[in-house]
Amino acid sequence: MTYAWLDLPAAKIDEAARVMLGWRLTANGVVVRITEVEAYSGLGADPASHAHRGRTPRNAVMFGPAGFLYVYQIYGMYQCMNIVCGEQGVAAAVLLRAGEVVEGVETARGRRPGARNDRDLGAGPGKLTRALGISKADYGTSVVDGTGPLTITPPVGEVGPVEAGPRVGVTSAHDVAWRFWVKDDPTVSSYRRHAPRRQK
DNA sequence: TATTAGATGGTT
DNA sequence: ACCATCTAATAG
Repeated sequence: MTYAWLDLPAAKIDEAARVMLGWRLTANGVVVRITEVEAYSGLGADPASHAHRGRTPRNAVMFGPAGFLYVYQIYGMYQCMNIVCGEQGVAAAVLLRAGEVVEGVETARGRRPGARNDRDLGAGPGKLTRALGISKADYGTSVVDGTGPLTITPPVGEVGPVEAGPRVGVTSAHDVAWRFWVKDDPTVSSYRRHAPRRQK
């Protein structure tokens, strides 16, 4: 199998993210079609990257070869997942932000009891990670060689039009449109805190 | 539908 | 003291 995004250099991390839309993630009995992603370059020009300040125990996997999983905990209670991209030694990665559950809906519902409907099962990075049953225990596993719980496979059919915009939740680098999503897809996360909130 | 605050813990 | 977030509660 060829992975269009796997061999792209970190300098093209935005393209890697864009072409990852429509791919399918299989993990722990659930299959998800990716509908929203964000690129993080790690080239030093991206202050929003977790690797911007250099290598630490948390971000170490991002400095390795492409195709591995970077999982981190956020706000104390949620986890988000990235797929490492770019050449070895450069910490580029793509954050998986949302997807549509296409198989294993019952299993996903069981993991996401708070979901209001099936569109909401994976409509956000924390939600998606939870629906797939991925946790920090899966940090550093491969998504391309079948040895880990997460496997990624090419799109089925047409992906459809793609839109781009600023990344969500980052307080810097609002100038780059490195968030990509499938146009008009109902499973794209509705979270839109682009502008800083007013102070009390 | 839109907006807001609270939860909660690793990382720097 | 931050956060690549989510949910429940509130107001309209």
